[in-house]
Amino acid sequence: MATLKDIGAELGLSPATVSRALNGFPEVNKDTVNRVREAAERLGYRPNRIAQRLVTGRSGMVGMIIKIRADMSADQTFFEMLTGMTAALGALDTDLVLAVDQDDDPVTPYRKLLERDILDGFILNAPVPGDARVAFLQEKGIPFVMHGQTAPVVDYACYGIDNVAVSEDAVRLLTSLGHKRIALINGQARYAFAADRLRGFQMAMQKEGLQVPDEFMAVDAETEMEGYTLALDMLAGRGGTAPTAFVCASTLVAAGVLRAVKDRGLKAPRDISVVAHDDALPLMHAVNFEPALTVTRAALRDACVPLAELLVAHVKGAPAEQRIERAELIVRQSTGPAPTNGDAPWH
Amino acid sequence: MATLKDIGAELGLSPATVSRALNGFPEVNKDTVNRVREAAERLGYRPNRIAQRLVTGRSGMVGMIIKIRADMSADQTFFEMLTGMTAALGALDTDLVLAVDQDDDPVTPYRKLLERDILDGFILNAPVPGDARVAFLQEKGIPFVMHGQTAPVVDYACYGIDNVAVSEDAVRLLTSLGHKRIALINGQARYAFAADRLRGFQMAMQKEGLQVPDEFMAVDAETEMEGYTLALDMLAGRGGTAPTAFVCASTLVAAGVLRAVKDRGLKAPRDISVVAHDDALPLMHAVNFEPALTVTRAALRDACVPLAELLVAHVKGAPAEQRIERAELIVRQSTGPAPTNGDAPWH
DNA sequence: TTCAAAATTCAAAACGTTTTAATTTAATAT
DNA sequence: ATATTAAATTAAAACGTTTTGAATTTTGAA
Repeated sequence: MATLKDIGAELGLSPATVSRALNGFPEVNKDTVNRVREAAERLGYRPNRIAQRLVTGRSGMVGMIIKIRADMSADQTFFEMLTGMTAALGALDTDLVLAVDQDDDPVTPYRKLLERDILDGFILNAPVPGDARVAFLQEKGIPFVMHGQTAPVVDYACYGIDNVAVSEDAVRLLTSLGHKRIALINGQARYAFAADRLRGFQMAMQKEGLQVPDEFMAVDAETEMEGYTLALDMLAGRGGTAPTAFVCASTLVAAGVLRAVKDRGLKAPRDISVVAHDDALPLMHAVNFEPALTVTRAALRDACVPLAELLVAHVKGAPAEQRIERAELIVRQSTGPAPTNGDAPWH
Repeated sequence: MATLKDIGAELGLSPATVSRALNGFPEVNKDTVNRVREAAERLGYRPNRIAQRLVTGRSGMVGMIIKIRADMSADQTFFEMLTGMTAALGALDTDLVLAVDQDDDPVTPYRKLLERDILDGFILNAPVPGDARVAFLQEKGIPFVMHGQTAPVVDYACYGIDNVAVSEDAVRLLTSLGHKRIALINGQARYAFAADRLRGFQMAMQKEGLQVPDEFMAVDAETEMEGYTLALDMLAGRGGTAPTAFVCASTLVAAGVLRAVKDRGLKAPRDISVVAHDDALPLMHAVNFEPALTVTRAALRDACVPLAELLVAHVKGAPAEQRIERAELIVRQSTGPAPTNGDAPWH
């Protein structure tokens, strides 16, 4: 494998100049740059990452801890993140080291991986309010980037969508269509994103002057089955009244809700409107739902590039940056005007 | 962070001696070793892996490519391997770099990861007969270890179980119980392990002088549902006769088979015997099946330590070693004597 | 005591890169 | 022509470890 010295010898240059030429330093003669580039190409030069890392003090590797659930279930979300992150980091000459969290204590796996002294930083996901990992890594002075955020305002690097706005946008769409009895089938309550969605939902409903009975707010829904069961229950209208619209944690949950609607002999969007948040996972194409699903959309895959960029920049000394974007509202066929007969037959 | 030089300065020794002392070289004075160890402990010394790697020429990292299926389904198997491998490699001061295979060509992801020049070797799993990855890595001279094997005799490092013996043991148990009509519900036919299981099954049946009609051999069964459907079909006995025993690719498939048995109004082991191979995945405890499942057992997790050891040794220059072990046969309640009435009511 | 052999220890090179500070070469102004 | 400045290049140090070959000290025998 050719080294900087080899290229230098080939051209009668010092390794220093060759290094500068290849790294685009301004003070090197344009002509030399071209000669160096040519020679590097010809000799098949590839920088020795280990040597680079020794001198820069950075390893070029970042870590990510996979939290395995109690039921050992792996989900599409994880693979989607893994695929996206390896690609995005690879483009920045950074490698991803994975470890599996088998402990109860959330910081132990981070401490363990840190002790191996090979990581420049971490990618954190699934933030919970008051996340212990944040305090731990900040105290240790280890750079990290969070996918999402633990609070409305934070002082660490993060990238994600505005989950308060996700609910607000959904509610605003539904109320503009005349809906008044809107239900929320929210995700795992322990995660920060779910708290934000709930807050956004409540704020938006209050702003519209609408009441939300407790039985219209469900939590911890992740699967199609959970969406189905919860929606079926709400549509029974045991509290005296049933919702005319659902805001769902995910497209998977929405699939369950739509099935419940159908099983109740109802029709979306004629009788019931459904909105969901869409992570744009493969094989879960909201547009192919029957009816095509209205969503707030933010492709999980798309988050990987900014996450990688933010982390790598932060590792290199840039200040921690927060980037929160707004999910796109895509109106399709699962939402429509609220049924005019306020007390429809199924209520 | 303390360096070898720091420790040397502290004790009036050269870095060379300190290095040797910590690495257990025989020529260093026992007393010095103790002093060095103490000082290293006191100063919180941890070797700089990057520097080690620069001088040894090894990176201390190995790669593993995850092949994502078309349906993006992740399975327990993958997490089990990931968990086990990170732990086993960590114990050998080696880190695991993951990448995701999104290509059709099986070697492309290996080539890509290799071009990053940071890997000492690879862990390969899910071998197929004539696996292209083997030829590619051998040609490149990159060490690797295969979980399983592409052929009965191979010249690369591998660790796994004897899948021919798995079937033979299962068949031998069943024939010793008097079974004559034995069905095989095999796994994904494209994988080498399935070919071995099939071969073992056929050889063992032939040795016993037993015929196996085509409709008693099913392939590509992975899920509980597939096991259920295939078994239901075979129990219908459309070919004029139904099996009295099943050899199953996995415990998950066996769960489906047992459900089919029950749905047919039959009872295991009275009417039907069932054997499966058990990877000992968490939450799939064969012993808790109803009835407790007779299995050939080889915990997937247990394979990780030898795989890591074989690979790390091979990277360090040891010759490629093949280790094939025999799975343990555990007889439980799902197998019993063949029904005496050769033409039982359900046939 | 003295010498050879064995047991320890050390200095220095090596790994391949980046970067600081110094040096050379070229260009411009006097 | 000479001094001054700018541009381009280089030598050398640094990162922290391992390892080679040499040097030192200790031990044992003569």
